[in-house]
Amino acid sequence: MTVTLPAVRPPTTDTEERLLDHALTLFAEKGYEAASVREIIEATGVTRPVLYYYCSSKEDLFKRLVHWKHDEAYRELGKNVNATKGCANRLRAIMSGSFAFCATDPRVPRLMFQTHFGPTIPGISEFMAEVAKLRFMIVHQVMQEGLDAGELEGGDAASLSLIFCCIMDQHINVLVRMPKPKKRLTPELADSLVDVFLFGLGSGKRSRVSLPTFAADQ
Amino acid sequence: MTVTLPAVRPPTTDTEERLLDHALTLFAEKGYEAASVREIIEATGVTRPVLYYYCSSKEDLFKRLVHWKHDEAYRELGKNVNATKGCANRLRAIMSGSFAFCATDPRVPRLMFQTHFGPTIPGISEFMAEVAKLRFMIVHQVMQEGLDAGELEGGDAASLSLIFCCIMDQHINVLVRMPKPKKRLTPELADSLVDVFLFGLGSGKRSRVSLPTFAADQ
DNA sequence: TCCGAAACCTAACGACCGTTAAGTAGGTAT
DNA sequence: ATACCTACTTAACGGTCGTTAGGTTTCGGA
Repeated sequence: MTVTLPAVRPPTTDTEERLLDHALTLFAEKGYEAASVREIIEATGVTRPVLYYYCSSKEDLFKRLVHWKHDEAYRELGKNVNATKGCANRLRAIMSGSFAFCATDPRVPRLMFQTHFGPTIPGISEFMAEVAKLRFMIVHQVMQEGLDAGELEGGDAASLSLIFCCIMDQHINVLVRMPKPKKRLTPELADSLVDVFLFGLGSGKRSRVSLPTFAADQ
Repeated sequence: MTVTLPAVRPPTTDTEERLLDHALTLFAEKGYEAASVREIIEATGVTRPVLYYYCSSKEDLFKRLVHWKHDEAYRELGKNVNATKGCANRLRAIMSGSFAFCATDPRVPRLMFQTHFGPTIPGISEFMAEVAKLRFMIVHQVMQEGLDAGELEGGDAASLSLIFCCIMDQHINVLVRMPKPKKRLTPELADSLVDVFLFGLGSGKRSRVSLPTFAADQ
């Protein structure tokens, strides 16, 4: 599995990095629309044209920020997956790796998920969907390998990936909004959730699952 | 299982109902913040003070709208649950009932989920959390019955409910944003997803799942 | 026939938004 | 010395937002 991603110019000046960091804080707290340029530059302690000196617009500021933080997460995810063998172990690596990453700086998942799952924002939502697709494709590839190896059954790779991402992302999204997210996004929970994905929570005799085919269009 | 909910004054005038309906369309399309009062009254074909004649504010308009549509869904959900016996069947009733309701008017889940999962909006988010909790409690009660009856195992009712709602809500949230949601939110998919919840997607020998205890606070 | 409430209207209000024109201090290469 | 670039400043611009003051029409009941 190879991971390639266009590199984005990282912040050069100290001012620029502080600007991005405070933007992250405020975007994560109030969302893209509600966090105003004025608040961001005020928190940073600079004047408005400084922001426009480093970024061409509010949208550009946001995209650079997301790209920057996403690259970190994405590369780490690829590394974790490549370091393990077997579908179940790789799923565990994805889930617990994501949990760990999100626990270190909860602002990042707060920003990512609430922007992705929230109302459509022209220019931003398409960008978020593109970014999210990269992560989805990693899961998709692991699922396909699991199906090919006979470790998984019951549906196509797309359906399985969607279910897995529903459980993973929504747990992050919910738990990261609660107090002390670091105490909640534990490796133990991650592993248990993968177990649920694999084995379910019913106590009765196991019956065969058969998901309808996932139709990409129409 | 009893279902009680404070009744909300339904729209009286034809103008008021059209106002709420166009508000639903625009809120679902662009979100609470981005949908302006001007757009809503323009789509309805009235002037601005008419809106303030029926609602005390934009926030009041939104809450009345949500309360109105939620009551419909909530009552139908309770009815579906009461009409079935056994945990697995009740979960199927919840999932396929919710799918059916969302398929009839995709604007409703679009509005509900994107507002609930999106950025925090003062005055609105607390209200959405409260509304969502009502629905969660129905699932929670069914899970507790399933655990008590020995139909479920592997965790407490809260953890199980969260997993179930992650799968259900996020599937609705994702599929309802795609074209032709009515073709996607089928009873077949609903039943299959409950099967996944119960039995998992792994092909190997089943192992025992044990989720960490869900801590409500701290 | 008169009255008052319900259901609307026109026309503005002040606040905040993202953005930028125009100017300046300070270091550096020529 | 001077030309130049980077990193900033002050001070506005036009636009959209939610909201409302104040007036008009319509119409059923007394």
